[in-house]
Amino acid sequence: MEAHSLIKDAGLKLTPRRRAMIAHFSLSSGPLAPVELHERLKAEFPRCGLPGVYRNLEALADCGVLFRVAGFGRERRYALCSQPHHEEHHHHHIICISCGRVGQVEECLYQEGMMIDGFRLVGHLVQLRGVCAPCAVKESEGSG
Amino acid sequence: MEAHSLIKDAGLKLTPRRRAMIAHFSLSSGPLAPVELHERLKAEFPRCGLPGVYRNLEALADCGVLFRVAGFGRERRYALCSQPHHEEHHHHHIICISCGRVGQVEECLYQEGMMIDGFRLVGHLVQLRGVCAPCAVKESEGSG
DNA sequence: AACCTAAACAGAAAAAGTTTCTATTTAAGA
DNA sequence: TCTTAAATAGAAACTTTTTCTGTTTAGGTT
Ligand SMILES: [Mn+2]
Ligand SMILES: [Mn+2]
Ligand SMILES: [Zn+2]
Ligand SMILES: [Zn+2]
Repeated sequence: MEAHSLIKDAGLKLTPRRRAMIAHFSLSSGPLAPVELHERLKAEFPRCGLPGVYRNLEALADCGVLFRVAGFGRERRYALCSQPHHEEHHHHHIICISCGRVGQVEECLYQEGMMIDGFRLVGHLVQLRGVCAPCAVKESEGSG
Repeated sequence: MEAHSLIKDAGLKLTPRRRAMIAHFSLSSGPLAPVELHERLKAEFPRCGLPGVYRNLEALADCGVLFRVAGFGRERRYALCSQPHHEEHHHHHIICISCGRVGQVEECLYQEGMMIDGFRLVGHLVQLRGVCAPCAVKESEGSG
């Protein structure tokens, strides 16, 4: 389990709660909001409160198991990240608008230091949306 | 005033409140959060409430006078947009991390329909941070 | 297997952010 | 000037998020 070693390496504990959260993200089609995850956890953990969910989501995002998804308006959402977000491993994510599948985008078009419009680039936020291959197949089948 | 015609074209009214908001954005170095803007408006409009500020920020963003800045974590922030965000005029913004100056980035590296990591791209969110030319000069003067 | 300790936990509470509602006022066209 | 759709204030409700405190637990150590 990649996620488990990320947790350990960060000096965090691998609790039943966190295992379950990761499992829910694995099963889920698409990014989850705190309330949504809380809803799903309540079945297995009736005493689980929303504050704990927030705490764990942030902890898991900080250690690279999850990433914070942008582009859902004001909604806060997280999704599994299959590779840790280290400085040495810069990447972005593309999310399927149909099924929620997350793709790692290794190639980045924005390089720190490049000049853009007279500015020297020092940081960037990129969040992509698209249609994944399986969903593209379904699309063409549906209309064919 | 470009902003004023944008407001008119959207069928909105050009109220003193909105004039003042635009003026504050012009004067401000950097994007503003609703509470920050409210704080500044209270001097001139003592009876101005936060709900009205939210309403107007959204109205001005919808008609293209402002844009919603991403990349400030969970904070909601807006800034002046010097060109309307029409489909025909796609662009992004780069914000100076030193002074808050906003640059329009006309060239976009992500084209709808292009294939990325097996996904067909259908949308993207890009928010850039950088150092503007004047601030770069100041930087080099300071260390020289 | 029984400790030990830092971390995680639940739950309440507070704080912050945001939206909704209604009655009143106003911008701007006729 | 008259008319009307839009903007406004203010209260209230609502949602989201954080903080706090005391209790429990994971995981390493003995
Ligand atoms: Mn990732
Ligand atoms: Mn713009
Ligand atoms: Zn898909
Ligand atoms: Zn600058």
